[in-house]
Amino acid sequence: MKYASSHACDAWRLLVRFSFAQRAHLPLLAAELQLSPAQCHVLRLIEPGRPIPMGRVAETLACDASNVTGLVDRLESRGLVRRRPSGADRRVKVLALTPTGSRLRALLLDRMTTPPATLGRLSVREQQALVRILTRLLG
Amino acid sequence: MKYASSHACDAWRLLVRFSFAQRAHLPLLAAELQLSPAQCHVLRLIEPGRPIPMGRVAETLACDASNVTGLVDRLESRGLVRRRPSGADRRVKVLALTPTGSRLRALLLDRMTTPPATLGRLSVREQQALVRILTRLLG
DNA sequence: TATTGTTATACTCTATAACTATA
DNA sequence: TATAGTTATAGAGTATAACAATA
Repeated sequence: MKYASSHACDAWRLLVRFSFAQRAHLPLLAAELQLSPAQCHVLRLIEPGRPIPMGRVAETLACDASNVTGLVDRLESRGLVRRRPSGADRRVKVLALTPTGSRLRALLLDRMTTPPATLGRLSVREQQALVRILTRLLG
Repeated sequence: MKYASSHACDAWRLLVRFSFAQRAHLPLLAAELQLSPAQCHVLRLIEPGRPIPMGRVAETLACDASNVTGLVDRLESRGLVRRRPSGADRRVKVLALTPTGSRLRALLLDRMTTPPATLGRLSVREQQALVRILTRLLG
């Protein structure tokens, strides 16, 4: 026996379906900004003014650390990101955005999070409910 | 001025955030089944008993048609998928699952759509509301 | 002429294993 | 000894361009 309710299963299926539909958008959006999807993910993880250790990027992306080296190499050669030493542990390098990288990241996030017209199908009440529910779900 | 309400923006941002969080799960899930994420996407698109043209796969994945050739080559060499001629247009090849492929696909979809424990944070009422809203949104 | 799928090519992404430098 | 990041390597994903078969 499974413990999840049928409603939970239905909801999850819809969310997963949404993720897959969403996935197809990234390659096109990335190409417009001359980025690869993977580079978009890295750029997204580096918040302005909040340098992030390379290892943490690998962890969040669920990929091997050796990947991040190459991804950051390319972002750095384009002047979007900089490697900097971490204060505490001299083995750790943290990633920071350059001004150019910061602008590109803002553009990227803006385009990614601009709601599509289909959200207009929902009433304001439904939109509010969706926000409330997703906030609880994603905690 | 933007026409989307702030609620719509918030909702969309949460959905996108969910997609990114979800994205990190696929590589691990795929690896358990000896598949790559891209192969999972292809397998997912081939519904049992519903052969799909290769071109349609490329279109849905928003990738070049030449990619699908290689992806299908590997799936076919593993005995999961078969290329078959399309009845009408002799240029078109359609993809069908083998029995093995069909079983693997079922396993894949089952694991992908098994709701995580976090859905238990929501009440049954909220789960129902989420299903209703997402159904309208994705409809 | 236009379209479907393939091939050739080049680059990026990805994991594994071995390495360096720190801890 | 263990960990963070790099390098070398190999295989997979991806786009572009040129091609064969078909429409």
